[in-house]
This record gives sequence, C-alpha cells and structure tokens, in this order.
Amino acid sequence: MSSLLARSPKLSSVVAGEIRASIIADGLQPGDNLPIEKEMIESFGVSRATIREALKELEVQGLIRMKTGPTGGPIVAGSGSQEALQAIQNFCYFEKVTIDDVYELRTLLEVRLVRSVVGHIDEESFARLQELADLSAVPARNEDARRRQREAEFEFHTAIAGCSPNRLLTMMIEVLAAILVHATARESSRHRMHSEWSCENARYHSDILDALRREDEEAAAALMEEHMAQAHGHLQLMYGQVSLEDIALGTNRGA
Amino acid sequence: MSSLLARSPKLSSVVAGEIRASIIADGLQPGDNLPIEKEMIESFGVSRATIREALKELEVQGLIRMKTGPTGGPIVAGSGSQEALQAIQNFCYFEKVTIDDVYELRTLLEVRLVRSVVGHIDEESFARLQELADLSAVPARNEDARRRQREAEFEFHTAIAGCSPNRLLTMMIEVLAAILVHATARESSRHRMHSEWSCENARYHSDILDALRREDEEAAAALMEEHMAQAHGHLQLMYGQVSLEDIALGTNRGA
DNA sequence: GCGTATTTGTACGTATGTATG
DNA sequence: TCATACATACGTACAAATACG
Repeated sequence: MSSLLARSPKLSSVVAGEIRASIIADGLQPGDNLPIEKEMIESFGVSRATIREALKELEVQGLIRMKTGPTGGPIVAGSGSQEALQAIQNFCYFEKVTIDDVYELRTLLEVRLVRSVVGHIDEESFARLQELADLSAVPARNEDARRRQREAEFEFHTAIAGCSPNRLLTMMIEVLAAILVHATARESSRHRMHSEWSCENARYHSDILDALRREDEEAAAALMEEHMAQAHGHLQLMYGQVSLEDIALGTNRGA
Repeated sequence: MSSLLARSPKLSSVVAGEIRASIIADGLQPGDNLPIEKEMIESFGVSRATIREALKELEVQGLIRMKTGPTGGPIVAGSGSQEALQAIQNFCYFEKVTIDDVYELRTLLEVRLVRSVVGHIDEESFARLQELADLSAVPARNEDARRRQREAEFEFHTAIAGCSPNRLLTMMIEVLAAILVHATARESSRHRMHSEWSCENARYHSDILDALRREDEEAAAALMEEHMAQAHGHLQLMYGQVSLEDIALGTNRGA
C-alpha cells in the first residue's frame, strides 16, 4: 500500500466510502434500494461482518436505513437531520458549549428566519401555527400537560422554520431548539418558574404570529429578538452559566 | 415527533445509548478509557457482534475511537467536528441545498463572528492570519499552488473562527466553509475565473485583517459582508443556481 | 388469516494483525 | 525479541421481522 497514507484505514470504512460514492455517483434518491448484504459480500469480496459494519457507518451518518424481510435491504434514507442533530449534540458535549453560545446563534438565525418567511406562509401553515400558539396559551395543570406544552413551544419554532425554502437554515434552527429542549428537559418540569415563563412564551408566539399575518417584517423581527432575549434570560436564571455537558444526550432511536 | 422514537429497537442501538449515557453520567473526558469489549459483553449480556455494532455507532458519531493492542480498547474521542461535518454534508445532499442557501447562513455567521472577535485576537493569531493572507496574495502558477492557495483562503476564515470563544459558532463556520470547498474542489482549479477571484479574496482578507488590527468593528463587519457577497456572486456565475452535490458531481452546465 | 421464503439482526467460534511492555 | 492483550476480520448458525402467495 501507499506509504503516504500513514495509518491503515479500517476495511469497513473503505467499503463504506465506496458505497457512499456509488450512491452519489448513481444519483440515488430517498427510497431507492441498494444491493442486499449477500450481493455486497460477493461484489466487495469481504465478510458479512465487514459489510455490516460499513452499512452501520452509513446508517449512523443518516445516509441509509435498513429494512428487514423480502424486498428489504439497505435503502437510501431521506434528510438525515436527526443524525446531524446527534452529531452536533455530541460536539456540544465535548466542547463545553454554553447556553449563551447556543442563544447567540439561535437569536441570529431565528431573527433572520422570521424576516425571510414574511409573506411566504400559506394558510395551512398559519392554521398550524395558530394551533400551536393556542396550545401553549392555556396554563398546564399536571406535569404531562406541561411536557406537551413544551413540545408545542418547540414545534412553533420548527413550524416557522419549515416555511423557509432554505433547508439548511431550517435544519440548524431545529437542531439548536432541540439542543435546548433536550438540555433542559430534565429540570424544566421541576422549576416553578417554568409555568410563568411558558405564559410569556405563549404571548410572544401569539404576537409574532400576528406580525407575520400582517406581513410586518420589522415587528416580527423585533418580537423574535425580544423573545429570544427573554428566553435566554430565563434559562440563565434557571441554570446559570453552565455548559450543556452535564445534560444527558438523548438516544436517537429506541424507546 | 413520532419519527424521533418509536422505531427500530435494535439491540445494538439500545446498548449504544446506554454506553453514551454512562460516558456522560461519569463525566468522561477525551482520552479516558472505556471498558474493553470483553467486559462489555459480560456487563450487557450480549454478543460480541452487538457490542461491536454499538461501539461502531458511537465511533461514527465521533464520541469514541478504537485503539488496538494492550491497554487499548474504546477511548473517548474529542470534539467530533469532523463527524458533524459529515452528517451535515449528507443532509445537504438529500435536501438539495444550494449555494445561495449556504451563503445566506455563512454571511450571517461570518459577519457576526468578525464583530465578536474584535479586540480578542492575540499576537500569535494575528501572525497566523497575516501569513495566510500573504499566502493567497501571490498569484498561483500551477494547479498545485492554486490548491494550496485555496486551502489558505479556507484557513483564513477558520483561523478567525478559532478566535471566538463560541465553539458552536466556530464549528458552524468551519462546516459551511468546508462544504463550499468540497463542493467546488473539482471544478475550481479549471475555471479561469478563479485566479481573478482569488486575487480579490486576498485583498479582502488583507483589508479585514487591517480592520481587525485597528479594532474597527464596523469596518471589519462591512468588509466581511462585502467579501461574502462577492464570493457568493462569483460562485453563482460559475455554477448558477444548482444544488451542491450536483456541483461536486460535475453534473452542472458549463463544462 | 397462515405458512413460507427472503433478508436483516444476533450469537458463537476462530484466526490474524497490531501495539504494549 | 518475545509474550501478551486487544481490536479486526472471517465463517457459520439461528432468531426475528416482513412481504407474498
């Protein structure tokens, strides 16, 4: 082998790279089938364990997913935003990313987003947004209702993000929001402060929605900026200047 | 939401989740050792294949890396920015993210970055930035020199990003820049336009560096915004409004 | 609804490469 | 140099899930 390549890469990674290249070269789209393991064993001339490790690598990267049974096998997966989220969450753990860091980015992106979607929201999306805003408006009694409310607050932002044609922006905002939700999931239901904060969130969401309906870009942007600042302040009070590291990273699959 | 969980109860993923949780629960840091495969087989009560798939998952996610030989085994890996890049690149492939999409985000982040690092750059970093700016200033003769120049242009931005205390911002900027470099790597050296563009980049880099030295935040921000707009324009002219993967594959018009 | 075939998921055994001391 | 400990790779077998008759 070439001495230029200092270390010997794992055979499974080499195979994974070839499979990945073939996916792109063939222009395969989500849902398309790849050769089954048995065929790959022959075509690559390696053992099944190696093929499976290669496929596992691509699966974790969000490129494919496995399907059992007849007509099954590896198939090209769509988007892979979940996998990106997982990787970024891992990054945040090691780099000791703080709540401040996340909000610096999130504020920037959310304000930009809300500006870019003004005038580009259809009625169906408006209805969904209204529904989500209303959901978080009513005060939550028990812990389960509070959890659903928290999900609705999260989804309000991802629903707006979904209105942008810039999928990268959409994904980044979803990831940042998911990181915060996940980081605070354990403690949030215990904090008495949360119910009060939730009320404030609901008001902001409702106001932002109104501004979007009026197609008032400046108002929507200003409200979003204020909303982010308030949320940031609340989390700072709750958790202080701590990194997200001590927060459990979620398992991406399974129950 | 249901897509988040509800799916494959693959044993290996469950085990991976438990290992991940234990890493975080124990507060393990990069370099720390995890139990070796044999011990995990006992403690989890599963086969070697399952443990290996679980470890492979964590390895691909950038959480651990494997080390052979005595005193080897799975050890906690640092950062994982490469893995995040890979996941985001995969995302861009499926979602047909365009150059416009990337630059919308990149402009936002780079301008924010350059503002936030004003007055926080030490002499060593300034020296490095000057070196990189000079490197791309001289016109490149052959293709290899042009490639190095391109790398220097890329590194100029990542070097600035490295001056920010916000590691998430640093990583995002690195990822966006890497995506653009990767997408245009094949064609860039062939375009006659590139040498002219490179010259312009060098000028911007030099000017931005000057503004940073003067600690003139407004000038630095304005220059960076202009720099991004120019770069965006050049890439648009070269490739038009096509998705990134089409560029990487050379399936765009304009041979 | 049921059985069967197909394909992945899990398991066990074994051999080889590789790094440590 | 050699022995040891670990990951890497291969082969086989069976279980579980799913599509199809």
